Amino acid sequence: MPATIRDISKETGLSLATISKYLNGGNVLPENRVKIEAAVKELHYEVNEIARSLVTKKTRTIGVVVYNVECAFNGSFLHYVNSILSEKGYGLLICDSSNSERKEAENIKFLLNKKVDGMIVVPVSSNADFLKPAKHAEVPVVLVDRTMKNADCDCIKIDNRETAMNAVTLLIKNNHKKIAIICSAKEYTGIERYKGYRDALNQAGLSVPASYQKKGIHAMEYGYESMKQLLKLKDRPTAVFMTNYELTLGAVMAVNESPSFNCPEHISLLGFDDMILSHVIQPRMYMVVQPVKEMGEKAVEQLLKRINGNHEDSLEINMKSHLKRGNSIRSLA
Amino acid sequence: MPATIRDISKETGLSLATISKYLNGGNVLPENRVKIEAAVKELHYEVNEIARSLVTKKTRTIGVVVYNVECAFNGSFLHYVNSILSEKGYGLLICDSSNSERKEAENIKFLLNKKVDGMIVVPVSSNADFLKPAKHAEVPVVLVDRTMKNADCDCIKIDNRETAMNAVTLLIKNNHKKIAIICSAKEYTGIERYKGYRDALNQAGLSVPASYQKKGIHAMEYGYESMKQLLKLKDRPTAVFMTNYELTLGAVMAVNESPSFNCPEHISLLGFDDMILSHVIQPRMYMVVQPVKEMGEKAVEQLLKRINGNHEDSLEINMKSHLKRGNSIRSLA
DNA sequence: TATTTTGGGCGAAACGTTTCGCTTTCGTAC
DNA sequence: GTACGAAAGCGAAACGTTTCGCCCAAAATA
Repeated sequence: MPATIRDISKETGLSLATISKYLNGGNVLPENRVKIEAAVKELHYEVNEIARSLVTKKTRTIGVVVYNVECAFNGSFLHYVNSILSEKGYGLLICDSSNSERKEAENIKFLLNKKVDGMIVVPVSSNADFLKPAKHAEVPVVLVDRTMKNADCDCIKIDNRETAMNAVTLLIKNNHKKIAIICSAKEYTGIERYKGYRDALNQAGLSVPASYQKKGIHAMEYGYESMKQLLKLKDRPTAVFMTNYELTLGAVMAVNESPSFNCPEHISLLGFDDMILSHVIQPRMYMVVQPVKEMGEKAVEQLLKRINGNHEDSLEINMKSHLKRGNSIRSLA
Repeated sequence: MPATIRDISKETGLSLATISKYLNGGNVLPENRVKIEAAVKELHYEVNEIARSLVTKKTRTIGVVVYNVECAFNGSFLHYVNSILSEKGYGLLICDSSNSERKEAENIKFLLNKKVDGMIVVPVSSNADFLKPAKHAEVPVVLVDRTMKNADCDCIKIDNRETAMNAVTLLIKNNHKKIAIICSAKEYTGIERYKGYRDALNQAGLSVPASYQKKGIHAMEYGYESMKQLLKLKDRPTAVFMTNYELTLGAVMAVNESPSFNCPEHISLLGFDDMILSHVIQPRMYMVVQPVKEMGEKAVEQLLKRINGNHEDSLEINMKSHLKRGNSIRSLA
């Protein structure tokens, strides 16, 4: 039903090759150019991207796989990636792995089937096997936020261990000695951030009692429960470090629900990721802030380089994060 | 480089037609079936969806256009739509209109170019002209959350006017007489919800002073500023109704920042849309809750019907919303 | 045994582009 | 006036499927 290049050819008397050349930016005689444009307008011609893709083997579509769209980090990240790519005329095929390695592997295959030109993956798996099909099909992949041992592809992230260490050091500088952590221990970032916490305490010669270490899953509920437990301890921590956005929310919620404990009078809090929520919750949180927008930009930049044929060695790019001041940390003595 | 159906044909000695038939669920002789499966496995054959789409004119891809991915309603909605569609083997091409009518119209064209099988649109525009290209290309569209006069397509939404009216009536029942509203007046839902507010007050014989009516844009900042202004009024309202999630957040933030006013002692609050935030903010908000998940399911169901050839008259489906109890409303005397 | 039915198989065309390599045209320089 | 080169045009093949209509053999029926 829609007009094809063949209709334009009939209308103008020019060959397919000439029309195609012009439509792709080639030169034609001025009179022919006028003819083509007129025909295009009259017939409402639009190039059929499917047919084009079949021969060029490019779809101008990027696949994005995130471990969980509901997590705020991903939502924000998607927003930036989308705005950059749509400006460049790329479409975005978005897949949610729902924290499942199986689903993640399926997503990769699905996107390959859809013939995406490249993929940006915020992964679940800690083993790079699921990326093999992409490797095999020579579709470039950029990992974001998390990486893994045998991953042979670019990765854009922050130095999680160092960042966490700096964060906890802030608590130590405020004379806190009893510092707890609530983290996810199921994936890369959680584990790295935990290491940073441990490093900071070790370096300061502080002890790390097991009851202060809440290692669980990446979920608000876990943050909530863990904080409840910490508050119940006889020897309560004076400060708690939460290593992602959802854990932070859950923990704050638990504190707010406990009338006998206030932040920062009774307990100091240090959170992670500065999404909109932090503007409405009381107290205003002290937070580790990741440069989400810049990470998105960098990921796109790197991916487009690869798509355009750059085959240099894989890069691991560490972005700078910073601490955002708030009033959730009390300075002791 | 990847194997094609032609390779399978060579390997098995069967014709293209036979292979294709089998791959699409047709019957072949048992021996041939074995041959084909063996060849598929050996050559790692995967059907090329692009080539298939070119001839079938189906891409098994759905376009989703939202007015702003950053708004919580959309994020949540996308999550549900994605999970249903991915289960059915559909891909999701997501576009953000950034609250711009121009961008929205571009998005529609972009998706048509990508030959999506159908679209789900949470629109910006209040005029249906931007949908014409889709109509013309006979690509089905389902609107969500908002509709418009001349829109000749299915729409899944709540009855915004009635919902708002019920909500405000709750305040009235609690003996509030000075009730303010903070709403967006730029788009369909905001306007409808405003009407519901007005209806409820009129019906109760209460006055609606201009200074109590904050009609602005859909943004947290506007909610924040408006609430600040309301609190400054000499004749302060005793209750405020906010008509969407972002406005609610902003308003709560403003109240929380004002040490001389507490909720619900000094001011009662009634919000809209129950996203994760409401769990962490104090006080626990009384909220109008939209059935986001059900709306997503219904939208997909309706769209798939249309894609599969149902051409009945357009439907406008109103889903049921409900009030979620909280402690942000004080009962006066 | 002769005739019909059934069902699997096949060849070829079609989907709407791009692209390769060849031909034509035209202007310029000698 | 001839030769040459650049620029533009063109025909045809290719991309990897699906599908239409026909053929044929085997099974079922008479």
